[in-house]
Amino acid sequence: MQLVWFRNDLRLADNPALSAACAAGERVKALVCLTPEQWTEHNESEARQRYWHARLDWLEQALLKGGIELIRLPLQRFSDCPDAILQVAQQQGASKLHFNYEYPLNERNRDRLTCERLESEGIAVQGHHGDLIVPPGQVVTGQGTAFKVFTPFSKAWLRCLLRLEHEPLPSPVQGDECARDQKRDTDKPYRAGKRIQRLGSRYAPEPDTGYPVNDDDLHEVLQRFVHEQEPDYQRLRDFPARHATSGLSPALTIGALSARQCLARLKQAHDGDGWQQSTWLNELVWREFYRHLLVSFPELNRLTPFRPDVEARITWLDNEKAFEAWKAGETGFPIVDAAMKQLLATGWMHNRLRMIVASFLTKLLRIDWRRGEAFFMSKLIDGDFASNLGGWQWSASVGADAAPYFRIFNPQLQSEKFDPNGEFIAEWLPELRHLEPKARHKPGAGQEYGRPGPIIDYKQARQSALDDYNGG
DNA sequence: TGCGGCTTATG
DNA sequence: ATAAGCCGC
Repeated sequence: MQLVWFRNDLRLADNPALSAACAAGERVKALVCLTPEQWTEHNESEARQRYWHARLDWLEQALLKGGIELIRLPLQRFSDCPDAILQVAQQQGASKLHFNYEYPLNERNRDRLTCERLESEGIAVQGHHGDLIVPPGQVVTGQGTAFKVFTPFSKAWLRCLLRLEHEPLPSPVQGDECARDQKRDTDKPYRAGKRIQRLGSRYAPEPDTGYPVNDDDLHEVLQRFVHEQEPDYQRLRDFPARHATSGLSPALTIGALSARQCLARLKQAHDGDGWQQSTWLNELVWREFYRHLLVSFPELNRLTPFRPDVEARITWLDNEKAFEAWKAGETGFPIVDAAMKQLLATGWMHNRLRMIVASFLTKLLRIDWRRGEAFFMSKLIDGDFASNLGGWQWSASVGADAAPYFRIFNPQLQSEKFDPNGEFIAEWLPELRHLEPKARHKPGAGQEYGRPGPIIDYKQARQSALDDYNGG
């Protein structure tokens, strides 16, 4: 019989591991490892864990309809997986284990150790590329090296995609090819370079995250988006009050939906023409870019910046009161606070706002980007190590293809530009509804209605960040 | 996927 | 007075 190990690939369709197991023509069983201690260590948010569990419950029923039983292994950490999975495989008389690769290093080490354990007992293991549209290692420069800049990456990525369409991927090799090329150094901690305080919380079984859980709902959202909203995506996406984004990031993050499925629907909606220019596709390519980077530059997994030379010039400040105010949405800068209230209330934040609050934390408060990264992970329903890490390093100007350090967002100008009518602000800071739309952007707006005053002076903070960076 | 200060053009 | 363009940070 064949075993399929589910992780963040909670779907039936476009699931290479599941397809391969079924294609063997033997009995198939599914397996999942519950590792709450590890999830806590990774700062996985309650919202994400609830969504993942809700989807797992749906998947269990869907698998059963196909005659596939789901075995849940209640463990604590990734390091518990090899022995526990071996035991199940032996009990079930499994001849082979299938899974889809995950690219962060802790996951890859978990998979490598599991492979070695099973293979040493004569059980075959096969990894599959089910997460990315173009697998890592395929998108390379003329020199054969990894891309460090997004634009050339995306062009090469598209060429790879078109090539792959003509000649489908060679069938995956036996064993865990992807994880195996990593050096063995599991003792060193990853994702905790400076030992950030653990922020995660344990899964509490509360249903209903507000995001689609079953395939019918999920694929209806996708279809409606690519047909009705994607044509206006480029024009409207930067305005948080317009709700013009797909809202599919939570589903992508747990693999309820694959990036390939998104691309397939996008192509259909474009009738096969013009999809290559889609701005939404570009966002999917950013997702691919950040995953490829994690594989090509393993040090990133330790929260090492892509540009340590840039970070070396920055003095991070330990302003705990400012950090608390930022986390709570009490900075006195309306757009920043509205964004943080949205995150706290819903587990999601619009991407333009992620850039604004990240710039505020790293440049104006000059607080270490790792603290923002950890806090985002602990709250986001779409928390994803590769994308979150990439986004925070980009914002702090220490990432791959990041803006120069002296590009500092002015929160008020960003607010006036991307929330011109103050609608988004009013949605999350109801006190400011009393003010005229144009009056909602100013730092300290609405103090007469109980809003906090600005915790910093923008001009001063900007200047002191530039002085610090320039060695003043 | 900036900002801000400076210049110049225009009224 | 102010808008638009240039350019250093």
